[in-house]
Amino acid sequence: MAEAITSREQDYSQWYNDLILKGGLADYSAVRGCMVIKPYGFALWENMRDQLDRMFKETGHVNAYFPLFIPKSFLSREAAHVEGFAKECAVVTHYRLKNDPNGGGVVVDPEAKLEEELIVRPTSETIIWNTYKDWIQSYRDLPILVNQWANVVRWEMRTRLFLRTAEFLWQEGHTAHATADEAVIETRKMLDVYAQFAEEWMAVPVIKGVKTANERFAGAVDTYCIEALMQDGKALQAGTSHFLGQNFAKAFDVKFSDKENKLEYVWATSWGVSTRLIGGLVMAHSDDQGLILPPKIAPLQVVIVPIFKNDVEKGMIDNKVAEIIQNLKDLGIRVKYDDQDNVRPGWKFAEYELKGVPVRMAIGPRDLSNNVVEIARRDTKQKQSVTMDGIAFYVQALLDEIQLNIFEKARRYRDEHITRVNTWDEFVETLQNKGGFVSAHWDGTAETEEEIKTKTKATIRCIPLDNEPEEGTCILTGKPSTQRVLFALAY
RNA sequence: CGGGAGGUAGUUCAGCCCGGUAGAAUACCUGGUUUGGGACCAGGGGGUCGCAGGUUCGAAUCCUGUCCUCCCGACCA
Repeated sequence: MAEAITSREQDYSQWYNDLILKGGLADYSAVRGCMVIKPYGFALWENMRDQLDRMFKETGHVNAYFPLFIPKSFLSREAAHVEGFAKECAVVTHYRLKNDPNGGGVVVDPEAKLEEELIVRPTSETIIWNTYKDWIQSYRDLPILVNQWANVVRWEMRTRLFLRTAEFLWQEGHTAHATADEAVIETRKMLDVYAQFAEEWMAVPVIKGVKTANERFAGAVDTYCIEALMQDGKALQAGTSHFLGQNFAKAFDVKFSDKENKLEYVWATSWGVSTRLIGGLVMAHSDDQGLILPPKIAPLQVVIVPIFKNDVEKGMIDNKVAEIIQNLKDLGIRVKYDDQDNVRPGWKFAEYELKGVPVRMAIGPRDLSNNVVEIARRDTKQKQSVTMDGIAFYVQALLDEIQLNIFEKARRYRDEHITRVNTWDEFVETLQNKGGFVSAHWDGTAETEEEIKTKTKATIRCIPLDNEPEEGTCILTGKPSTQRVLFALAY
């Protein structure tokens, strides 16, 4: 059992690392804080990316690409923005290497210093709004609904595979609008797209909400988010959508003529999700045997394992499997036939459980003579013999059922871990012993939020959008409050 | 960026304290027997001991520096 993974109970962090590494999603690299996304992990990301891309296009967006490098001066145009990112920017200062005169390989050529240093983008608002200035003159040029798929760099001190790496892949949507209303509608629309994607495709239930001033994106007027809950009771911000007001339009002087020929600043949004979603996906569903991937985005949906004693049996199984594979592929199901003969069936079973393949089919001589296959589902580990007649349709329905079951299980867990508390003692006790979201009254001040964070490490994850107004008193200060907010320990 | 731990075969690790030409298990290759939950027998290949200096007749082992990883903390998505 060289592949054994650490149990969640024993060490949750190590369990997570084991799943990523041994499940074949990613590896560490020679570069601090940067990871290698391996083919299996990248296939997962491609499935997520492709679906999100379809959803962006369905909502009227188009893709474009902006430079990796941003002139240093751009970043400082918007005061809050630079404040938010300054501490984690990688800076390009030179453009040439030369041979070390002392024979130590290559060194930076001091003659080749850049006139203006370039920042490796931590996000692209500045370069994009500098560009939009040239694209926008009148209300007829609006809205601009652009997305880009890109990598960004944030020089993190402490990194975790997928959850927080120095370089990561994401998409960033950047839209420009004639009115504040339209921009707010766009912000909310994309939040809905993210929520729908998380729940229907990743099977991760999320809470839609708005961030407090403390947690807001640097440069935004309002930051909306989807928050997910991991199995260790910690929350994970899975996506954000920002109403940027006119902050960037003013910083980059982007104005348009309205219908009355008056010059107005443009209204903006930006929104993004990243490879961090993969970390959330892993922690939301998986178990001590390995990954559990939702069928809709799993790189492989079905693996077929033959069981045979000799070439004759193998040949008979091959023939039957070829037929089944064709039927599955006709339904658009992603299937792999693992007929390696150097590992035995039991090894393969364990391997594909580790990799989270939703459905496994085993076919041996006994099955052939009985016209059945053994079907095992990853989410519940149930095994049963199923007739081969119409097997592809059976599998198709089973994949749907697994997708739903994974989501329902995660939703039950999430719902059981939203605790309403009314006193400070209950609040602390719940955070310590139960975890999850804690719904409590807060007096609305940044100072109180900060003090709660210092005392408990819990932050306000969001003010849920579907909040009911409710009179109450702040759990810390006892001051009046009009609604509950969700606190949690977070990634 | 601070505190702690670690880096030796593809992988997991022993060897280091007390310096003397590098080991186990597993994986891999060959042959055979096997195959319904991580097979067995026999033979075989594989490591500049993270990297760079230093001490020494001699360094995986001692010293210095450096890189990467994990855990905890501060910071952040």
